[in-house]
Amino acid sequence: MDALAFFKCLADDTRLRCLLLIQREQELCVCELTQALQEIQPKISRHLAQLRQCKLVEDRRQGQWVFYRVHPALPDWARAVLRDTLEGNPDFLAPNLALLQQMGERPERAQVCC
Amino acid sequence: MDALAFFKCLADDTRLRCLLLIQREQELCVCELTQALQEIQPKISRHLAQLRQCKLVEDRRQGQWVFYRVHPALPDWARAVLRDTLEGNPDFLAPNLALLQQMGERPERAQVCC
DNA sequence: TTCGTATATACGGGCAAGTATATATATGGT
DNA sequence: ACCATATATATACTTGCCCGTATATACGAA
Repeated sequence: MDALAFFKCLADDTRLRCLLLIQREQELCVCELTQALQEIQPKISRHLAQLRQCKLVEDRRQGQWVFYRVHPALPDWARAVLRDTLEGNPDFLAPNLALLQQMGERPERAQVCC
Repeated sequence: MDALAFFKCLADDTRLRCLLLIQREQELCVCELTQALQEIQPKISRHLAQLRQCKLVEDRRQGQWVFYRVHPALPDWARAVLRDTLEGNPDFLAPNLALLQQMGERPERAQVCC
């Protein structure tokens, strides 16, 4: 995980919002992100694929849904950057969180840990 | 200073190195950065102009040189990001710092504060 | 004022990266 | 087996960004 690749991933509005939302909510599926960002599904999927390839997030399939979470092997400094950004920009995700709350019938999560 | 614009500035190798070098060394002029990165001067100037327009750095002319430093109004969260990145990637600037040390006759700095 | 050094910007080309549309794959329900 | 939903990928287009070259500006010294 080199610094440059990391920041390139953060340098796009869609990816930055997805990643910060995922960090804040622990785990989100594609349809939730699609709703929260009001973007078409292929666009969200494509950006998530990039975050996955760069090892910023990992995915887990559960039934018909694929849930994304921050990659467990993400280095501490990168986690710190995400935390700093989230805390320093409290309004950034506000519209997306509002849309997420409005969303009816969000997919049930199975317990991740045993 | 919004988060997206900030990360776009960090998403280029030249800009990332310049900014982190400036933060580490307090203040650097264009010719020092040109040497440290082994890049042509217009390239360095162009990227510094972008960092300046985004208020990530400020410049100060002293004689024939222009010194750049981290912008005093840079928000705390952004400073924290730079610090995290620098501390979490101790080898990233190594080649550039070595080239900077090799550089003979670096410009004299006047005392900044009174 | 003329020259040399340091820095900034303008211009045009090339490539990387983002977008929407269409389609493929996977899963669950009937 | 068939259909609906969720997600991923392929394709073609466009745009934004980075680059090198050339040129302009600023300052100091002679």
